[in-house]
Amino acid sequence: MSSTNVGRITIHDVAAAASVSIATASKALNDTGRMSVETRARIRRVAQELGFRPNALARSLLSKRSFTVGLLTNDTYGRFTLPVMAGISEGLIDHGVSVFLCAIEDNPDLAKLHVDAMLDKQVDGIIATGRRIDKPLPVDLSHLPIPIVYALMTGPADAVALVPDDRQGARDAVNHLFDKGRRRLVHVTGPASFKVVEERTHAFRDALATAGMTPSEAQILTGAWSEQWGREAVEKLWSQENPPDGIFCGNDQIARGVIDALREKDVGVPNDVSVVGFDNWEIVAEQTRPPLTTVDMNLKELGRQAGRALVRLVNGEIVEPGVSKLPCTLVIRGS
Amino acid sequence: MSSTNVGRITIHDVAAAASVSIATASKALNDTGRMSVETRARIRRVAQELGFRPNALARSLLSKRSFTVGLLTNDTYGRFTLPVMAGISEGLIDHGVSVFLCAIEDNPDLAKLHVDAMLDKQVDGIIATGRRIDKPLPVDLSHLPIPIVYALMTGPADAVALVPDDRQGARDAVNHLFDKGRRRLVHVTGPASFKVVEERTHAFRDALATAGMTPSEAQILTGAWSEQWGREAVEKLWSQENPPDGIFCGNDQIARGVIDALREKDVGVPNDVSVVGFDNWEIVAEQTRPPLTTVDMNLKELGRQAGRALVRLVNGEIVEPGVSKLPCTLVIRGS
DNA sequence: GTGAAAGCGCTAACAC
DNA sequence: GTGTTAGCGCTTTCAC
Repeated sequence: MSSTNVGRITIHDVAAAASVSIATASKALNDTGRMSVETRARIRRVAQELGFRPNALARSLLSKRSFTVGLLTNDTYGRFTLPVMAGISEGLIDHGVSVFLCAIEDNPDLAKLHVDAMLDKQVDGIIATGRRIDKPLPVDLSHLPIPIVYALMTGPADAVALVPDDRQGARDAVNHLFDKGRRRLVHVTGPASFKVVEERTHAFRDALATAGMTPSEAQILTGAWSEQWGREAVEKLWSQENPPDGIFCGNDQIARGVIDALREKDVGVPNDVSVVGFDNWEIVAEQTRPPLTTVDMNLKELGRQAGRALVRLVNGEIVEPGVSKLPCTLVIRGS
Repeated sequence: MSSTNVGRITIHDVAAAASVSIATASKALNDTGRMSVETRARIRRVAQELGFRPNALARSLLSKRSFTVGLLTNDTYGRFTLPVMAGISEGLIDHGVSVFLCAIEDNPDLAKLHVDAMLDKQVDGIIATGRRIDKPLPVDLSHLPIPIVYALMTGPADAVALVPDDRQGARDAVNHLFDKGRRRLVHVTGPASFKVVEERTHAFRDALATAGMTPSEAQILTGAWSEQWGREAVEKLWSQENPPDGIFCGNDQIARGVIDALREKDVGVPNDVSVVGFDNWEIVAEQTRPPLTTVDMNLKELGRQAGRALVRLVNGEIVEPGVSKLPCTLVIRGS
């Protein structure tokens, strides 16, 4: 008979109501031990009627498993990480695992505060994610006593990390332009300092070479991740002779700028020029005129897999360390 | 001497290392009880050296406080809720409170799963938030044994809810147009079924009436929350005689469509027509040409306050029930 | 088959 | 001043 506990039904209440000991009640509810089928059924029925729900804290204290993981992110804007987060949450709740959200900006102190709070709360593992694949979080997670998975981000060499396969995505984009009969291709992308820019650019060159062309540096324009840069790039390209007939953009915002600028120049998309973006950021890609053909990184699925990988690590199963690249999908719209 | 526990330092280890009982160790670390200053200092030093961190689960089991709250959201896209979430997380970590992220889509079963998981994990309270202020989550939270706060959403009449002050925001927007000397105003907004549309429209009418004008229904155009609708609305307005010189849009996407359409018509913004949006969704508002003047709902602050309100409720303090409206801010850019 | 007892890591009466 | 004891809600030997 729980004396101090106001309201909440405990296993004591169930045991009392079923006139058995708490040990028996526990066994009945967990399908362990041996007892008559009737007793088991009766205890379960009583528990059900009372609306008994076991206290996960007490359980965790004993089992050393909290069925809780932490999600560290420095992406307040959430454009990339939100789908990842949703995927993680979805993929884990089925395993009874809950996710602590830790928004740490780029503040090392805040990060430490969150990590300590999570460790105190005995999380089983941590997923690290962030705005940029090539920029680490402002906190070192490599010596923690629990497993870590990096999602949309790479960690130390021997860590488990999941990222989109940028090269494959970019290759698909370029091949799509080839399929459309485009031969004079350019790549308009973001700042060269970004890892993803390097990857996508590499794949662009590669695809051209594979098609028997000799890619020139003039075909690669780096700038900001903005619509404005997309518009400027078009100005530049159309002020030269022999403008391109296919443009592969480093993200959807650049692509939007490109498409807007082309329309203002009365260059037809997709009649005269085909444009492909990257990110499949629906709010942008569906609102361009025409709607944008672009590469989807399948971030929700990435999140789901990150969650699953973490659960496997927590269970002591072996997960191949290193960076796993998850396939991207080309979403074909009207551009 | 923790025998089964691998690695983690417990209070037993600290007590042993300091040659005191665990009770004394506990008191020293929590600054309770009486003991010599030296003993206290010594125990603390030992704990520090050992890197002792108390197990929050064990603590919660006893104190009935988990310093954990749940955050329920049906907004996977996160445009509105992500800043709210970040604010909540920020506002709570200072109190040592962690946040469980529960992405429930619009799925009642998933919602129930999450709510049950949170209750099992003994969350101290729940914050409910979502895509739409006037659409409840697919789960009833009103009979839970823990406090609930609704953020960016209204719950039952006697619940604590925080929402932006849409009317004040809209009023500020209209008054800004008046200040710019605009007198022929229209309001282009989203579907009439949305509560926010009703509120903003109401404020629009009100502000006109206050300025001595008689608002007509022709000045209010409802449609979709899209750029395309913004463009269509301009077509409509400019096909009639006497087009407006000031347009207050129900959100930033509509405003973007309006501005694009006006530019394509060679109508100058802000020279001939002033445009004001709503949301201050930076990715849209900063990329329009010219950059968009718009209403910011201060969602991060709303999240922070929601977190604080929940903590007060958990502490048993009185929080005035009902819907609190938090002020919006007009962000003046170039339109 | 069922139950008594010990213990997860910690705090709080109450002794001494 | 410090330690002993009980107990938060639960699981798990090990007796009976």
